[in-house]
Amino acid sequence: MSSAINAEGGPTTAFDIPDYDVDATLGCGQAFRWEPVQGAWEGVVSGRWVRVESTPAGIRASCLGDPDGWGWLRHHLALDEDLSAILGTFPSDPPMRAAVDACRGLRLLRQEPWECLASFICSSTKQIVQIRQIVRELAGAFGEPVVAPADRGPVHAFPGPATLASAGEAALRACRLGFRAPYLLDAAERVVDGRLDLEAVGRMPTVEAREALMSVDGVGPKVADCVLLFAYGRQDAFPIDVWVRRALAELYFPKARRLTPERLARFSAGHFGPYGGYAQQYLFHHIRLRAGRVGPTPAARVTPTVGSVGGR
DNA sequence: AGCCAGGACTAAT
DNA sequence: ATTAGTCATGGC
Repeated sequence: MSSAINAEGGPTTAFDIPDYDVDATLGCGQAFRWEPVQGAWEGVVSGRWVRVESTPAGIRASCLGDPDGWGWLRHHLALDEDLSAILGTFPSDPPMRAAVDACRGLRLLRQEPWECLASFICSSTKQIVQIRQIVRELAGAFGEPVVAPADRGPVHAFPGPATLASAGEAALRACRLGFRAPYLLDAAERVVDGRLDLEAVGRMPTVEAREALMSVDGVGPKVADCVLLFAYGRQDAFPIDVWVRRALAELYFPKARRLTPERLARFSAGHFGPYGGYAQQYLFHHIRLRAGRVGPTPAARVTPTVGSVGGR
């Protein structure tokens, strides 16, 4: 790791790390506030504006103000994670190998629980571009200002539960939440009054943690699994959304007529191993890449070549 | 124009 | 224990 000063006058550092695909990690739909800007990604982590980009040797990062040793960013990006050890636990069936070949270097982030929970409450029956829009509007309307380069326009942190709890349903609906507005409000109120203790959830066994999260109105199995996986490091949690369900059905149950959610959950828990959630994210990103739903830039995107999976 | 989106809830069998 | 209808909004 070396240090320097960046163009904006803030500190810069370099992380020497192999096997880290910044684009896949920040663009795979596990988090919604990272924006691609001129070949880099910019976001807000631990209340700081930060810019992250890929280099031949690893990652270069810059922020503004005192980086305080960069531990917050190392932790968020999961730089200490032994990725090859995790990939080694994946089943070696053809679909899984294809997914790993397509996006090796994708890491699971360690997100802040509240932001992750709130974001995925907003996610139900929404496309990722719309979720990003909703979260952006929530931050802009209710989040604390964050110091950022002047030409970026105002940048805000994601608003805390107390702020959202007092915002009122109408103000939330104005951020395009639709029927999810009362759900987000319920979550915020529960956190504020202590019915949901997000720190305590982190200490619970996964099954109990999942139940605690699902006590929130609007949080079902899928959203709870996303929060367990993306914020609490429960890497066996296996969110099954429409994409993953289609992929599992077509890749592993090609001639089953009817697949209940319970059956898919049971199969996934057994088949993908102790890092099943990690494997899930590789599958998810892979099929979306193939479907053209994520990719270099919209202009550079080739006509979606839809295989047997993930198309429409 | 119509179908679908990183779902979950409710009411009816 | 399963199933259908409903919810709000916007991309393609």
